[in-house]
Order: sequence, then structure tokens, then C-alpha cells
Amino acid sequence: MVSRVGLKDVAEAAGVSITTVSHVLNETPHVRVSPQTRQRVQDVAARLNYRPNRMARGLRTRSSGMIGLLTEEIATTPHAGRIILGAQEAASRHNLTLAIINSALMADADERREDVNALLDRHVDGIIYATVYHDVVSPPAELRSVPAVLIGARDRAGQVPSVVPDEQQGAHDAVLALAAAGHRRIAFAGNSDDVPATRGRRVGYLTGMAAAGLTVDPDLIADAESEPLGGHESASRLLAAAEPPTAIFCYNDRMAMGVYRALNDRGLRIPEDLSVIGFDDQQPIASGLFPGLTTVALPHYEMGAWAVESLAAQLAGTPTDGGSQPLRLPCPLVTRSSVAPVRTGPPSP
Amino acid sequence: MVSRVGLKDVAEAAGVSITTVSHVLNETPHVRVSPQTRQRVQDVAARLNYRPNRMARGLRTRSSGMIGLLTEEIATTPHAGRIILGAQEAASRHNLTLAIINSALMADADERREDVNALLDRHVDGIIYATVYHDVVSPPAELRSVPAVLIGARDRAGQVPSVVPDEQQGAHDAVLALAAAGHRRIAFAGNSDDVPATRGRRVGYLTGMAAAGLTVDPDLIADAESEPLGGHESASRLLAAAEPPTAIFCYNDRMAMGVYRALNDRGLRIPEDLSVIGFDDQQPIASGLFPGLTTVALPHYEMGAWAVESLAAQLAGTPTDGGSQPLRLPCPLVTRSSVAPVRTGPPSP
DNA sequence: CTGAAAGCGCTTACAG
DNA sequence: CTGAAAGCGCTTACAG
Repeated sequence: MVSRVGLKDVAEAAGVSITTVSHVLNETPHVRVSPQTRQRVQDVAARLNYRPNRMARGLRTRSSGMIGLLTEEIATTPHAGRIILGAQEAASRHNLTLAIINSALMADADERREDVNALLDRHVDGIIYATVYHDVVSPPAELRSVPAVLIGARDRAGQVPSVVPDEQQGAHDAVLALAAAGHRRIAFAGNSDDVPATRGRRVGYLTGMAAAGLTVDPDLIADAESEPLGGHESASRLLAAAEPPTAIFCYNDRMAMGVYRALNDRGLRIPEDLSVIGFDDQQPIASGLFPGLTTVALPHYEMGAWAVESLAAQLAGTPTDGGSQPLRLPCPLVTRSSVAPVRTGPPSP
Repeated sequence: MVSRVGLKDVAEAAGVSITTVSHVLNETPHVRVSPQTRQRVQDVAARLNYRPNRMARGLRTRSSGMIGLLTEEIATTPHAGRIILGAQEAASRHNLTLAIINSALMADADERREDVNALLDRHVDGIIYATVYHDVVSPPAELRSVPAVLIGARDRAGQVPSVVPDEQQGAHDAVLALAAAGHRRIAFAGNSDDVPATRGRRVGYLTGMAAAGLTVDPDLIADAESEPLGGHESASRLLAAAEPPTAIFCYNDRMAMGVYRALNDRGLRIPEDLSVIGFDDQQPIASGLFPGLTTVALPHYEMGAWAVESLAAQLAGTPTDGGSQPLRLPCPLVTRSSVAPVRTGPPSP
């Protein structure tokens, strides 16, 4: 019931062989076809609304035109959506189809292997293995039967190219933005989870302070759980310091949510009394808070797109440097309304 | 490089014809094979790790084992993720693969048609057309070339089965929960967007009040924009009423976020001074707010799963009642900490 | 410049 | 109970 017209129909209608039709429609290189024939075939194909059967082509060429996306926890992370979107749009541009499989975050090695095999059974031309919050990962060996690419983690074996967010640069820039607004006492509401984001953002905070010529006061670093409650706790500690901060850079937007609440509880206004910057650009927090939260965005869309582009390049035969080091994509600062110049002079009533 | 062993290899190794191998592996009905042969074939297939080439099979049987999921705005809605997850897990159970295409929310008819065609080119066995916030939708006619199903909207032509959340029941139950806690002055922080959720939740509020034997005070309904700022505004108006509410049911969690802020600004405690219920169970708001927000969850996972199950049933030949009326899936109340028994006696200091 | 033919890996009447 | 053979719709040497 779908596309009932095949190569044969086009060939008959155009009065040529299916070989010729195939050549002109595929623009086979090094094959000369007379302009008249070419034109006629194209016209007929268009008129008949010919659409190639990709399964037949795939069977012949051993390529399905499909990219498999294996993602950890599609639903529970707020980010997977944008990775999928970036990958999907890039796939469309390359006339590739995205097949998705969800792998449980805590799946064991065998389960992951099965997921990869399910994709391989589909004869996907390439696989994107997307993880969240990992330093290093050991994907099943089967992954390498086709071109593959890693999102959000580095391949332990250093064989699979990978892309990750540049957490450090994002944090660095956030601190610099605060410094540019005149802040000198910039606090870090951090956390100590065992994830790369923690380390990257902490280092970025430190290098940002250094780059701005500011000294880091240990009293201005308060680690807590990376949730709203943790942010509330961090802010409370920070505000109790002998010399409190004029700005707080938060490990993430969820902590910033708690920081807002803590300041609100104390009658402190953002950004008049204190500036705040978050990380993640997580909606609906970031734009739902009052005032809108200035924060650092993660390049999820871009990572998804890069993954497909990289795969497409590999498929086209472009050699890719085996991911000795992951590509780091920049995390841009998204300016809203939670940062203001540091207040000089006496505190307002 | 993938699965290099084919039917032929299994046949040779087992000393039978490929016909026989195909029959035993597919358990073709009405075909008798001697137990010994059957066993031998199965053993050999397992030993060789035979995996059928699905493109070859698809070419022959004209079925790809793929379900196409066309979704509006994968990334911008917080919900798409759970729809995808539900659909993906159901697909895995049926040994189907999910191919995803994103359609821009504002795409015109031609663009949508192309998206459907892209899926059809892939010879998907069925299509899930997932929309957000629509009453009625007119999918491209091509959709019906294969079994199809609609999520989140009703088909204008009444041909495509569909599934939607039971907004009304969700709101109804929320109000009843408040009434069960003794509240009689239950306000509705609503909105007037032109989406089905608005109407359903409003009606549910009304029927819930009626079912609880409560009269609706027009002063206790305050419409505003369905964002945090709108919630703040609604709450402010509600609290200024001659006889303020003891509980607020919010159109959605984002409005509840603003309601929290408004109460916090006035030194009112949740739930001691006022109970609040939201709608959507949107993270990270719902569990990130203090106290955790009691809210109504949308059955996104269930709708995704239902869509695939329904398609699988159609593919298996089970007749499905053409969606004259959409199936309404229940919206369960998620209890957290924002509801308390109404305070009797004089207000606390 | 054009076409006849083989073959990708399966399924499925059909025959024995 | 088992197998030879056709054919799904393409691509691609190969020949002319």
C-alpha cells in the first residue's frame, strides 16, 4: 500500500532498462547517460512519485541508512531530549534515520551488549552511545563493529571518538562575568558528587578566579547536595560567613533554586543585594525563577549533531582521529536577570 | 563485519536445506519438522550465533519491524521524553524498533507530509503521531497508508485511534483530595490558554467541588498566564479576597512555583497555612520545591506504551475501533508534602 | 551510452 | 517430513 512503484515501473514508462534508471537516479559516478535519457528518466520518476525501497537497497549495499542512538535514561534526564533533537536534525540532513534504544542507567554489561546487538541486527550504519555524567566508559566490544561515537564520556580504550561539554570553560566564563560586574567576593555553591561535572566546574571556578586576579577564600566554597535543598544549605552557610559573598556561582540550576529561596527567606533581593549564576540552563527553573536565572548552558543539541556529523564523515570514508581525547564543546553563558554590578557604598535599607 | 552467518551457513552446518532452517527458526505454523532435525538446527543456529538479516526478511515480507514516531518538538516539551521511553520499551517487548522524527510544532502541512513520507520510505509498519496540547488535529492523509495512532489529540476525521490524558479526572481528584483534608475554600489558579488542558482541568475543578458538596466562589478562581509569574499573580489576587482560600489548586506546576513564591513573600507557610496542589508533575519543580509539591501526573509513559501496543495489535490483525473517541488515560495524584488538613481554630501567630 | 544478468538473505507456495 | 526454486527491489560488475 505504500510506494507501489518500483524501478521497473519507471524503466518501462521511460522506455529504458532499470540499470539506466538506477544510474541516473543515483547519479552513479563515471557513468555517462545522454542528457535526453537522463531528463526523461527523471521526469518519469517524478511523475510516478517513485520512491526507492530502502530495504532492497540496503540488502544489496549492506547499508541501511540508519543510525542507532543508544541513550541512558531517555526520560529521567532533562537533557536527552536535546541530544536526540540535535542528532535527529543532523540525521535528516544526511538522509539518515535515527533508531532509538533506551538503555537503563544501571544496566549491566550483558544488557548493554544486547542493546548494541539489537541495533546491529538492524544493520545500523553507525552507533551513537550516549551516556550522562561519566568520566570514562567501557562500551561493549560489539560497538566497534560499525563506526561509533560516544557522547558524554571518554572511551576507556581510547578507540571510540567522543564529545563532552567543556564544563571547566563554562564555569570559568561564569566567574569572569561576575568579576566583570565588579564582584570580588564570589562564592561557589558546589558539590562533591563523583561526576566529571563536579570536577570541571570546580576547576573552572578556580581558574576563573585566578584569571580575574581574585583570591579564593575557602569560606566562600560551600559544598552540598546538588539539589534545591543543598543549594539552600550552601547559601545559608555562605551568608553566615564573617565576610559574606556578593555573588554566588552555583554548581547547577537546581542548587540555584535553593539559593534563591534562602535569599528570599532572608529578605535579600536578587540581583540588587546578591548576584547568582547557575549551570545547566535547566528548564523550567532557569527562566521560571524570579528574576530569570543567568546560567551556563550545556551543548546537548550540538553534541547530538556532532555525533551524527562525525558518523557521517566516517561513513563517507573521512578518517577520524580515534578519540584519544574527547572533543570539548563550549558551554555558553545565557544571560538573564540575576547578575548586577556589585553594590558600592553602604547597603540599602 | 556484522553478522556474517546466514541461513545458508546454518543449513550447511546442520546438513539441511535453508527452507527447513527458516521453518524451524520461525516456527512456521502447520509445518512439521522431526524433533531431531528441529533440535539440531536450533543448536547449530545458537552455536553459530545466527542473527537473521532483517532487511532481507523485510524485503520479502514487506514489513520492516519498525515503528515510526513522529513527535512535535522532542526537545521543548518536558514530556516527550517519557512518551518516547514508554513507546521504546513497548517496542522492545514486541521486537520492534522505534525510528524517530521530529516535526516542528509550527510546521506546515507540507512539511508534516514530508515527515510522514520519510517514515513511509523506511517502510515502517506503523506510525505514532504524537502532538502536544491539541484538541483536534488533521494529520496528512499519507498517515493512513499504514496502521497509525495519535497521541495527545483527536483525529478530526475520526479515523485514527487516539489517546489523551484525562485532565478532567485528574483535576477532579485533586480537588477531592483537598476536600478530604477538610478544605472548603478551595481556589483555582487557572488560565485561559486555548488548549484542551485548560478546559479539562477547569471542568474537573468544578465537578470536583460539586462532588465534594462545595459551592464555587467566583472570587476563588483567578486566571493568569500559565507560568510562574502568572501563578504569583493569581495567588496575590486570591489572597487579597475578602475571604481567602485555605487551599489552591493550580493549573500547572509552573504556576504552583509562582504560588509558592507569593506565599513565601507573605510569610505564609505551606502546608501549615495553605495547601497547594499542582498539575503535570513537572521536574525539577515538583520535587524541587520546598515542601515537595503534591501534584497530578500526566500519563506520558503510558500513552507511549499504549500507542505501540495498539499498533502491535493492529499489525497482528486485531481490529481496533477507529478512534471515534480518544481513549482517556488516568492522571494519578502524586502525593508529596504540600497538603495538610485545614487548620481549625484561630490562625497561628 | 545502454542493458542483461547475478546476487544481497530471506520467505513461501509447491512438489515430492 | 524435507527441499528446489522463485522472487522481494534494488546495485553493480560486465559486456556490447
